[in-house]
Amino acid sequence: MTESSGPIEAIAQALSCAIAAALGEQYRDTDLQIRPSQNPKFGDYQANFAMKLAKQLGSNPRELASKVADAAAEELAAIAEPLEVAGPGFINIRLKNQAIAHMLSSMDNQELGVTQQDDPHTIVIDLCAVNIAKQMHVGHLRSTIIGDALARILERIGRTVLRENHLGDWGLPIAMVLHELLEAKTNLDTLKLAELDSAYRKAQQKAKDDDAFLEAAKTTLVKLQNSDPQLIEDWHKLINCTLTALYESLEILNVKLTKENNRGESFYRDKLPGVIEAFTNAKLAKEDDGAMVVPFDTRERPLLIQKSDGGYLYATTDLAAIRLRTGQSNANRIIYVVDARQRDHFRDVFDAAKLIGWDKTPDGECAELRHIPFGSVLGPDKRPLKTRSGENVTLKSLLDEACERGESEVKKRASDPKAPTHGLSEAELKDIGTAVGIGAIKYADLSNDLVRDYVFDMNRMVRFEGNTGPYLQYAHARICSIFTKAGIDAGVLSSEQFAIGEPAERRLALTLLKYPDIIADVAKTLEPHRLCTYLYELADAYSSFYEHCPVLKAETDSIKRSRLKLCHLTRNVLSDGLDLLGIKAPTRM
RNA sequence: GCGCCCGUAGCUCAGUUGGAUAGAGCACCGGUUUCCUAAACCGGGGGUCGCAGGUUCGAGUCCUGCCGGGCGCGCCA
Repeated sequence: MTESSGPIEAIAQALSCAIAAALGEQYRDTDLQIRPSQNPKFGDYQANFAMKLAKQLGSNPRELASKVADAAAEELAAIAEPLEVAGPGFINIRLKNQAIAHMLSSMDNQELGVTQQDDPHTIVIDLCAVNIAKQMHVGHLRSTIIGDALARILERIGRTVLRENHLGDWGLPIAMVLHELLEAKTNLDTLKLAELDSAYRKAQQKAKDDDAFLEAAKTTLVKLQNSDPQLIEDWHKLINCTLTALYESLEILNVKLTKENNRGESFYRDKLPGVIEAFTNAKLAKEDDGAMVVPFDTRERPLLIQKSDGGYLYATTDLAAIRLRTGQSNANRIIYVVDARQRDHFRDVFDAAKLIGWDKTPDGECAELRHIPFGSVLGPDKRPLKTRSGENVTLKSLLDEACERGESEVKKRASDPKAPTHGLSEAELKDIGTAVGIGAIKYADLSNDLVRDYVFDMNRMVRFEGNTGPYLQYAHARICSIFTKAGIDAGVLSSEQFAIGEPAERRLALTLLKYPDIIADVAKTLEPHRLCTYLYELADAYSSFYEHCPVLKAETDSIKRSRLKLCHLTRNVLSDGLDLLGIKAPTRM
């Protein structure tokens, strides 16, 4: 039996050898297409390579499959029942229960079987990116939640991740609001978010109606860009006002993002002239109507990198950022979690970066530049979420609602004298409620294909049934309660053996064994909803197991201990998976 | 006008990157159950995968053309 590898690796190794033996060494690296079977009657796993390979060789796929299956029989005998060839040439593999138990032991450790990458390059994730000229609204929620989850997943496979909050803290909108605040003689030391919001709206309106205001704001921008000491000081006060609120919200959201992660547009301000210079020297940029543009062979519209008045644009900043991230931060993967409307922008910026070679790390590796486009959060009317008066919903009000709803769900259940949460203190219930409410909105955000819009429906998100965050948290809490009830510390089980017998145990075990592959898949595709789907499947398999297999009242002590180990491993995978989504898993709820 | 994205059950969504009879959850209908158990369980109906072609052993998935919805299209970020 192969050592400490998952089922797919073990099967793949045997089949590769078998193909090499039966067909020749040159076919050893054939893509075996091994995957879990959809239907139990097709075994636990299936290998689908025979059809394609037979085509290449001009032979019969069923015969080819049989030949390979025969050649693999001896090596696989230790872990699998005799292979079956079915349909046009599928090879169906059913694992022996003993092998399943052995493989479970292999993943029953700190890493839960997740393969660690030892790539010395970093990964940069560009996320959150709030505009500091106004209060945060619901639009900032997704970038932050998704970016944080992706960062956690990539850290989980052993990578060094640099989370960079690309704050909108520089440029005309900031100058405009700053100008408005100063003109109104607002005291910036006591600036409140509400004042800022109203100043922002006024400034936007004035800029439209009043040319003189716009000109004055542009003058303020020039002063700011020239580092006028007084103005810079005022600018810092403005930033602090929004950032203080941001960090409070991030704390509630359980997102790992602090001041250390600030890499706003202002951070790149002295690197912008160098961008134009580099593109000009490389003859990749040309003048067009007084502005500098980077033309592309494949399309009409070029990328504008400098305005005709000499000013820079956000494309310029993004290019400067790529240059720094590959060149100095040594990133071979740069991930932009920005809404889908900016697709064209990132395509242009990435192409421009490739033209000039800034996608290369110092050791010459080609970095992956990746935009993660996500859809909008919609209201019940299927239009982008707004308040009744037509304003953007503030992030704060959304989080408040989530926490309240979570708390009321938890308290409702705690009022039952039989509930494990009965009698907990107000503060404890509040903490659990926050975890539930925030878990609900995060899970709703992450559990479907990111690119799609979704309707924000608190009633559905907070339900304890169906594919929701609270359901998974509940599944986890219930397992915790078994150990409390049994009075057993899971640590004492470490020397015990897994034993797989009942169909429900088997299904749970096979689901557990998928976890390392799911994490590897999500780290590659950057599609967190696949992890959500998996965790739901796991909770479902566990639920069925728990329904059909008595744990504390198992027939024998060894079965009881094995089942407790299954419970424990399931709990660990659930809490690990939820943690990767940035969702807390309380032990009681 | 050009470009991009989306279209799967009544509703909300999956669909392992081209694999076997398209799956879940809500909702609906029928039955079982008071348990080691803190979400009860089992079964059932419900589908022209937007439409039409094409590629091949095989298409919800790939290519082309339509239809419908959303978004974006140089000196804002």
